[in-house]
Amino acid sequence: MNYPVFAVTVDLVVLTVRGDELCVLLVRRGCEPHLGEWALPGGFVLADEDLAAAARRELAEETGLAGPGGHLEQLASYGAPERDPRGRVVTVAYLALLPDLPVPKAGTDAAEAEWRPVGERRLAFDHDRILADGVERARSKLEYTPLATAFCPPEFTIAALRQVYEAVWGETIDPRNFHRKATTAPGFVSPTGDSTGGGPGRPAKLFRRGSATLLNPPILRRGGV
Amino acid sequence: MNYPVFAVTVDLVVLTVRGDELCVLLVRRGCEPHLGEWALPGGFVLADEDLAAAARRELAEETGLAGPGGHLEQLASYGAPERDPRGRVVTVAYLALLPDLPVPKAGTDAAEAEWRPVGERRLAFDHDRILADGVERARSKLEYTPLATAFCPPEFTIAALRQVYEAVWGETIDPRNFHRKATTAPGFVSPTGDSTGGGPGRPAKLFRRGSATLLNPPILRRGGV
DNA sequence: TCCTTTTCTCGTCAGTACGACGATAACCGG
DNA sequence: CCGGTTATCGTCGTACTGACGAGAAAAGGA
Repeated sequence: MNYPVFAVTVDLVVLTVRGDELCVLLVRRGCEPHLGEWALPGGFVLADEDLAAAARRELAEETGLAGPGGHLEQLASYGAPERDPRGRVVTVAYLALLPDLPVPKAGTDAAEAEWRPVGERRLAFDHDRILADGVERARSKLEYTPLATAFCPPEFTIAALRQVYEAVWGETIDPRNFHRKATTAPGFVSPTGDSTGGGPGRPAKLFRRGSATLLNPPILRRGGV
Repeated sequence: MNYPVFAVTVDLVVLTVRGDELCVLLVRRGCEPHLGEWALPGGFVLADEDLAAAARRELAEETGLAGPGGHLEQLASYGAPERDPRGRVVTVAYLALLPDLPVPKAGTDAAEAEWRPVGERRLAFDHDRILADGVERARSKLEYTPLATAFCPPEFTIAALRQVYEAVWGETIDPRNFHRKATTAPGFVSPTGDSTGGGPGRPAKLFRRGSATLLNPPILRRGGV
């Protein structure tokens, strides 16, 4: 049987929340094509490597391991004939959600790697589209899953969790209603017993992620879309 | 730059509702590997073809066109190194939802093509997993989108729409509550003015799909998962 | 010490949506 | 005309929601 040959890559949409902004990990390309332009991190799938394994490997290379609290899932595949001038390249995009790490180390092959607010830069290839799809997936998943905790360190306050929602959705949320919903949704968060201190205001109780995989009732954003 | 070469295929999870059962379009393989076994329809992506175009082409070849009311979306990609004995093959799975068509014509290269209730047969390759992912996607999408209308002909009754939900979810729904929710959700369905007749019981009003792309409020199944 | 500011946490209240189910409407075949 | 069947409308108690008031617990300054 005769069939066309392809190269297969994985590209990563790595998201985190820094302060009140949703940020994505970008690299400046160190080789052709699109040399010097900003793009999503990624690379070719090796000869004997599973797709998910390739994604985990690239994530480790770019960020120095997806520490505890991270999340990685397949996003979608993109294979338009003209998307890469080198030939037929199909890319399988993965979505990673991470807590705010110190700062990404410069990857092996990428000249620079930086957190950038989503939408700030135009990207090479079709990476703008891939990024948009990843952001939309993240926004949607926050409604129906406890995945917002993937953006938080192992112990966090309800206010920190709320700031994740506000950054990802780009809208403000009433702290009192959010506190009620987050603490009453079964399995979303569980209290550690400890509290924060040091800053102004009443100390906040600390929580860990719960055991639920689905949020019931969900936490819905205003617009619906 | 040196990189491994892959073959890329598209596989289709084509679902429909026949009577009270959710059915999937299966083909009996006419060539090696897995000759004679049942599998999802699919084929290689051509040299100058987009992924979505390949999926539409395969769908047209197997079913004779996705008529009005159909829906096609990318599902996920599967690329385990050992999933195809012929070598590295990455498949991009697509999910299609169609109204109950007469009967699929035997495809060009597939020996037979048949509607089979979901879960009735074991499939070749990793197609059991792909089918399970597609069914779960369909079940989930029925909650938050008006996609159930994709299983219906252009004009349908509320009862027919309810039978779609019951078949896909495998649970019974109260006809009175469903009628209220389906007719009050903005943009889900719009009345044509006509009615059915002929059978026993009170004639049912006919509806067309509405313009909404998202269902608000959603129509939730019991279990949540 | 006392007061103000800040932030977290708990309550209240009306509006909305839900599931369970009763009641009525409109057709069929006898 | 009458029972069987299916579609459609209405009712009721419960649960969840958003808007917002109020108290609790810290830091910091006078």
